[in-house]
Formats: sequence, C-alpha cells, structure tokens
Amino acid sequence: MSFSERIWQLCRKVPKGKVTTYKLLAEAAGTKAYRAVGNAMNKNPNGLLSCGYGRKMVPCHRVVGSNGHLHGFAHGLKKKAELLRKEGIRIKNNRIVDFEKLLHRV
DNA sequence: CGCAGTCTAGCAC
DNA sequence: GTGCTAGACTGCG
Repeated sequence: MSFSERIWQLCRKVPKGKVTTYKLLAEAAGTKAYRAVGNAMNKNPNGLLSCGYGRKMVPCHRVVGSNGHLHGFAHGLKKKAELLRKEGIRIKNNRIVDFEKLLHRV
C-alpha cells in the first residue's frame, strides 16, 4: 500500500454530496505534507476527476482546499465545480457554500 | 502576495 | 541507491 493509495482510500470514504480537504486527508494519512496529497492525486493513473487504484474509482473532485476554496489547477476546477454542484454542493465563485456543513471529516 | 515547512514521485548521475 | 526538482497545499507575515 503506497502513500498515494492510502490517500485515495481515505478520499473514497467521502460520501456523495460531501467534500473533504487536502489537509484532512493528509492528517488522516498520518502526515503533514499536504502537498504530497495533491501530488498523489495528480499522479493518479485514471484522470483528474476520478482517481483510481486497482479497480476502484476515487472521487478526487470532492477534495478541495483548506478553506473550502477550490484549490487546484487551471481548467479542471470548472468541471469539478460542476460535478460537485450536481451532487448537491453549491459552488460560489470557486468556493464551497456551507463548506463546514458539507465537510466530511475522515 | 510571498516565503518557508513537509512529503512523494520522477529523472539524472 | 542517492540527489535534485517540481507540485492539485497550508500557515504566517
């Protein structure tokens, strides 16, 4: 079980309609390297919106920045926002509305 | 906005 | 195998 897989596994536990943060994932994985978490997602074998390990797909789009702000990369943000919105999460100006209520603590 | 702290993956030697 | 660079981050000044 590599670091990335551990992160993905935790990420997979986030239910639909909820979100989590890089910070939370990192701490849940027992590290403080928040960047490494993002790196794990970035280097995923499947894609941006759904990382994957083995045969499972991980909803990477449910992972956001620390303040509920959609931290991330250039264009995928928009798609992520759309996906999240489809799951019932309201996005306003690249920021999660009611972030604290939607935040899923792992 | 910019700098420093932390960790993993990828590439070079 | 060791070393350096880059990166979906965070916190502080």
